[in-house]
Amino acid sequence: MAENREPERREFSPTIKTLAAHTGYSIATISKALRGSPVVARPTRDAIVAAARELGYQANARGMALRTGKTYRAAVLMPITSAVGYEWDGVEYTQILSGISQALEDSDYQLSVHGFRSFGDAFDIARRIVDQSAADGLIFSGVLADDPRIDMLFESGFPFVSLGRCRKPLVYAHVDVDNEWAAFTATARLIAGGHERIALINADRRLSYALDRIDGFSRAFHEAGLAASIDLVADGDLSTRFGRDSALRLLGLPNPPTALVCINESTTLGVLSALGSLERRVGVDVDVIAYDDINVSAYFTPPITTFYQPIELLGRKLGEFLLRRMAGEDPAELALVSRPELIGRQPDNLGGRNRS
Amino acid sequence: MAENREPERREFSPTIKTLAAHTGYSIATISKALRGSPVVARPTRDAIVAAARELGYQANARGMALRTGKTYRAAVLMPITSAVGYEWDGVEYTQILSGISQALEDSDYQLSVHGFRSFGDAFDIARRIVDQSAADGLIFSGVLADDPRIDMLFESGFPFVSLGRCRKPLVYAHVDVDNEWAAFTATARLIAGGHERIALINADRRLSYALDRIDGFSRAFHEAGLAASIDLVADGDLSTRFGRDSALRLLGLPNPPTALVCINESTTLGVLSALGSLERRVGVDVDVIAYDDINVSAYFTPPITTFYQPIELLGRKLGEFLLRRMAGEDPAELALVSRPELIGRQPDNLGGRNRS
DNA sequence: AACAGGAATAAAAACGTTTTTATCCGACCA
DNA sequence: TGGTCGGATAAAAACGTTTTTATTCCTGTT
Repeated sequence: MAENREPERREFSPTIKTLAAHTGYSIATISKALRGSPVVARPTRDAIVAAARELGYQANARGMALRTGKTYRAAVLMPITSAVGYEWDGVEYTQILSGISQALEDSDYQLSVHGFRSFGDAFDIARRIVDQSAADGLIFSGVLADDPRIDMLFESGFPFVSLGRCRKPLVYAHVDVDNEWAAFTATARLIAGGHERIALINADRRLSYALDRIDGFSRAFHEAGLAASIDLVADGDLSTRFGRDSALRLLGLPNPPTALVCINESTTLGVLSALGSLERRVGVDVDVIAYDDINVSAYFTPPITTFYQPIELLGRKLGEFLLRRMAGEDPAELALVSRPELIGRQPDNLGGRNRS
Repeated sequence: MAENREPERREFSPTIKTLAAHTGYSIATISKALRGSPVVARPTRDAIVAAARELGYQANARGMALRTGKTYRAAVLMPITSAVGYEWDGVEYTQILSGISQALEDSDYQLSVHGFRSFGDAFDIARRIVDQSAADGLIFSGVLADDPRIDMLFESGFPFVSLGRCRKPLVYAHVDVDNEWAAFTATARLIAGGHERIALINADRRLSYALDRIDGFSRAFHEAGLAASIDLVADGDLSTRFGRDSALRLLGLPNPPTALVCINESTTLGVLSALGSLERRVGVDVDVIAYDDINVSAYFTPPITTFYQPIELLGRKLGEFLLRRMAGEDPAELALVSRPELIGRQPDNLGGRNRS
């Protein structure tokens, strides 16, 4: 049908054999020289390196992979949201991938992304990666309170870093946000502002961080000597629609919240949309504190108070930790729990009117 | 320091040799049988396939890769936005990757992601992928009017699919949005609503689709017999900040726009934020039509009229086209230009006040 | 003067496939 | 009966590395 241009594609790229012929050394010596083995004499190495540069030699990754068993790949599990209309879900993954990619930039590792649709799916993919050694290391998020991936990877000794911690006392490399602290701080701030009925728009309770946030939320009430408004905790997916529906439902209750804590940007937008259609205004009729993955709450009208999570930086840490883990470093050294930064854009004390 | 669990990791996975020993056939026969070659007798093949299943044999990807020169990877170039504070940029990439990942799901190909920071960077990475055959195919977006990646890939015959078209008359696989049409339609709608001074918040003019949008924008004016308000075209990165700054600047002009067309979600949020701080209301003081990557404009207050781009579906098409291209299909057959769907959420005629 | 030791390099083996070439064997034909 | 053909399988080579083992040659020691 069409002119196929395939044939002339490879102009013949030099192999280690080419170098051997060119320099007169054996391929064994070439290999050792190029990877800096001390057994080869200094001048020899220099000559070989010079020749390699001259010919534009690049080690063939497939040959190396076969011989060494390494793949030079770092795998990342990425959630896929196939539901139409929930398209904002997971937008923060761009940031995470971007961070990881930066960390890997000047290593020999390449990033490979594996989409999954469900918790079970994610486990199967992780196992396949380990079984076939399709990668040298693995990064994933969305950690469950009891996460089978962590058990499996831990047992097999496969290098991995998780974004989030499970609730078992295992030692493994991880990066996390201090969700208990953040939820506590947000809730305490609202309580200090006079609120007593506070809603928490939360994630699926199988997720470890969802539990952490409930813990912090409850602690704030207890430390203030109040009963926690546990009945105002909504959990579901992190879609905008969920945020909207939850806010509508909660605000329609007989004893509704006077403030809301939102778990991420997506739900926040949904909550604000609900407030808009109920004609209630943030900072006037109701207070809202949110988590902010992608630094966008500053542009809402009005701007709202958020915990800013430097998600790209966390991504960079994930990549860095994985590199170090793959290099054999002790996982106990590879842990980071970051406290998000509170950016107060509203007084959040509407509850003061309640303070009779 | 710590208990290293590495040693017992590989429990020995079966190779083609194991199968040979187990079945009594030679490795050559095994290989042919498993890949369905017709030269091996039917009963033999059945026996071999059964044995393979029984032993849980999985072909070693590294061995295959070395022998065949294929990598079974599809590479994607992903923009990395290192500027702090611009973190919304590129959120739609999650959707694109998600779509591609779905398309590749039941193929043998894995997705590998390569971050780049600049146009030049992207070209270098593309070239490296081709030179070292680090992948069997390539997907990228952000096509320039004159894009060196396309020239290079086209010449080398390397399979690729681009999201967007360059302005050269080359035949290559691509997926695109009909930006000329969309900009025309949005502008024409506003003109029909009585607007004459319309701003276009646009992307960098080196980008092919930025030019397409200017073309459509201008055509709408010309077909209405009006002079296009070219002085109200702003171009820059697609950040929220850019949207905000541009809107503030344009609305402060002596002869300001009465309506704005926004190029994506991120800039739209910036524009709305600017309107908020100027205390102008959408649909009352000014009309806004936007492009909507991630289906979120419905949640703005008020909801605004948008062109919805099914970005995940486009991602799926990208993946599908790449698979077909890698299978040798004629690139002329692999082209999709999608017209985004206009979702009218506002009359966009400022209540008819403009129609004098 | 002979030999041990060591430095430098070469040769060979191995990783797990696919593909090309060779071998075997029974059937068909003259 | 001898030869050819072709179907089925086996053997061997090759892909490009790294690593283990072997060889060479020089130096220093006895």
